[in-house]
Amino acid sequence: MDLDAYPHPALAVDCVVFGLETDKSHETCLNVLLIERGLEPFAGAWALPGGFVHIDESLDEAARRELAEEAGLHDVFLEQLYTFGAPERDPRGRVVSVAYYALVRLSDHHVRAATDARQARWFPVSQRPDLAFDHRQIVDLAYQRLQAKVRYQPLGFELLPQKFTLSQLQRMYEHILERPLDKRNFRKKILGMDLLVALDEMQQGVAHRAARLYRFDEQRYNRLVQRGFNFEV
Amino acid sequence: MDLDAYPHPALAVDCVVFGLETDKSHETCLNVLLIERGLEPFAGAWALPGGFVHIDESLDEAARRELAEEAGLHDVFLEQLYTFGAPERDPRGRVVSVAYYALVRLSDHHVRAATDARQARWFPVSQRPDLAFDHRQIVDLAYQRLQAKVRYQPLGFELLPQKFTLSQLQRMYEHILERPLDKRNFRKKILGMDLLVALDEMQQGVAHRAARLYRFDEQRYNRLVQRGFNFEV
DNA sequence: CCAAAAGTGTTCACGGTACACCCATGC
DNA sequence: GCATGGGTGTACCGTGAACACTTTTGG
Repeated sequence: MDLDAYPHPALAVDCVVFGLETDKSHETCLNVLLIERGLEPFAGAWALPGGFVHIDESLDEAARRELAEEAGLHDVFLEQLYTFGAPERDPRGRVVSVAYYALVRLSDHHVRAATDARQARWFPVSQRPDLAFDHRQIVDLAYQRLQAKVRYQPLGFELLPQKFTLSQLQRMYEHILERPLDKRNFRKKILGMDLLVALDEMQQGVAHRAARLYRFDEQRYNRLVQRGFNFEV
Repeated sequence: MDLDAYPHPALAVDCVVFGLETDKSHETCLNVLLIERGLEPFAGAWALPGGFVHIDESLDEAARRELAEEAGLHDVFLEQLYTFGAPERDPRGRVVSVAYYALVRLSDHHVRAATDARQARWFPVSQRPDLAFDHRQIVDLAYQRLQAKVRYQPLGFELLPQKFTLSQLQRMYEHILERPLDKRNFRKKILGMDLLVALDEMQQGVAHRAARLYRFDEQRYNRLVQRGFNFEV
């Protein structure tokens, strides 16, 4: 059969990028990165970073390329989410989009506006504007997936600095899961997993007792998983 | 931007169809449906049912159409799995494939060979032949997903007849999870969920004490979920 | 009467949850 | 010295896991 016997849909990738606003104040919240569209359709509207897949690159490569081009992001956690293919999802014609979600450390990555002067901005997930195409649906699904997966995979560390306090870790989970956790139980459970390494280093410049810093030990995690360990928050 | 400025990859769907061989004997096992390819590439090899997405149908529609065309299957449980897009996965050129997995009741569905004389056959998941393209990878991922999801979603009922015994239900889980379950604990847990309706009907034609038949009550399940209930085996 | 599977309760160990006070630091 | 978050232990309860015998039916 000839591959070109029928017309092919266009193929795109779109990325839902999550980040924790870790400003110096104690207020943090889960944000999503949006791009202001410069071109029709939906010119001037907010949308997910993304674009068409090149004929010689894999889907993952396309997603990473778009994140680099449109937001200056490199080396982030990235995972495929779902493929959206309703025939009328793009007014220009048939476009199927493979959606990804990404987690970034805002401490490491400064988001650059895209090269072509459209702006890139963070919005709290709960206060995002109307989005172009079916991107609202995509963000909703990505957030659901994040909420589910953060509980049984150590994804959350991708959102924090390499060195973090237990309170930062706890607040991260509280923001994603949208419910409070008990401080003593949380610490007991997390430290009991033997995944975190206590550093000889304390938090700096806070107006109260400084907290100890920890880091996530990925090697130790992988070893534990091989022995049947299951991460769970 | 012109949608056709660049060449588009071809877009296909492939389906991993699982079924439980429920022959009259007590031996059941998890099977996957394969198609013998009639055309190059990989002519004569076994492969997943699937084909190219038409320009005006959704991805789900394409998957259901292919299941009907290639295996005579209708009205099955179907869920998107993952999209495979490595540039070299098809020797004919760039083909991106949206993979699905399906669960069928072998009691309800007789698999018909496809119209064009290629055969369709069930193979035990653990004894499947070499497969065309990257289909081995797709089956592996589908099986992993099934093993994970069957534990926290009531998917398993899609593999059993509408009326089933608790032992059939237990054996289904044992085959999918590949580990034995304790009979008393299993019954206590399942019945305690209040999801099954005991029927006034017994198993027929067995050479030992006849077991009671049950059915899964989906409405009751949906109501419980809304109250925060979590299915778990 | 024998083979084969159905059906049925209790005990124990562990992990989840609830809960309140003192400590260290910067201002 | 006071405001702010850091850090710590115990008691209770519910759920998961281990475990064996009697019942029913067909052949």
